[in-house]
Amino acid sequence: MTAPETSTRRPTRQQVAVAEALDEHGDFTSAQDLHAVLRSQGNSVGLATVYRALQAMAADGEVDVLRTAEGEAVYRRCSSSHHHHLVCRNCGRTVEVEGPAVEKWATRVSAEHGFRDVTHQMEIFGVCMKCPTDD
Amino acid sequence: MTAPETSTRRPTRQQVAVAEALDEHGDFTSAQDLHAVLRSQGNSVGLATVYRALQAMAADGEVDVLRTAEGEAVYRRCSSSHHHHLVCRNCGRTVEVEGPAVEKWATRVSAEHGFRDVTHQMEIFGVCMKCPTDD
DNA sequence: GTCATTGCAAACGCTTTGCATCTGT
DNA sequence: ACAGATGCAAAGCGTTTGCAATGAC
Repeated sequence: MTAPETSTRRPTRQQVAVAEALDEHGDFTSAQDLHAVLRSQGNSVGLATVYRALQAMAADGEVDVLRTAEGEAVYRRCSSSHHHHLVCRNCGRTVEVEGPAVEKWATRVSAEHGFRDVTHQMEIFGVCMKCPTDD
Repeated sequence: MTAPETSTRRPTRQQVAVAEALDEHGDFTSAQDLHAVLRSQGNSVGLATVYRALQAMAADGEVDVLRTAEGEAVYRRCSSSHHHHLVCRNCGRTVEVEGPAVEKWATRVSAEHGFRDVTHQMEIFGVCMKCPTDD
């Protein structure tokens, strides 16, 4: 057992707001995007607070974090349906794909190396069929 | 074939230096790291020039680019041996792993969606066996 | 009342860019 | 000589942090 329930501290309105905004979005979002959404909802929260709330949630293992190609950090609720992205590097089209094979492989190599409490991220970049062969 | 040979422009000493340093490193490196290496080799190249050279190579499709969890961009020669990383989020230890299963899965889903010329990135985060159960 | 959290703004690290200089052809 | 590449330093962007004010318990 890895005692994961340290999450019993989200007392403030702001942290609840961030958590719920993230929840509603459902997929990966950036801190700045969440900040803008909250502000437009009238539920104004400082940008720094959004970052801090997201960090706290990440530390608690409540959210996954990864970086976009542009260097922006994006966050997603852990319990969200887990899928990967297939991105066309020409037109930007994105397809969400699921991969039991990948999940299993990740679990296996983690176990082989004695790692526990693992998450993973994977993205595939290519050129989709609607884009011309000659760029 | 996708006519990839647009790479006929690397006339200057600095661009050659960056390309070779990247070549010698063989795995993902950051621009700043390359800059430090070049400087220590006496082959001083401006940091901005390193960035520009890497951008040019990426535009030509000669290198793959991705972002570390800390937001740093890392570059790798396309032809390099391809493996993934298993990262301990507690002590930072990194294990390089190879995964035929993942490669095949990536190829398959890409094909299923009509994508071509694909690359992928994957990283697994967990806690390694040398780190205490209770953080 | 006490202590953690907020918010603002300044600091920070990585990357990009403007501009004068230099290099290769 | 000219076009493009270089280097420096400043700007840019997302993120983090210091500190006084605020809010929760």
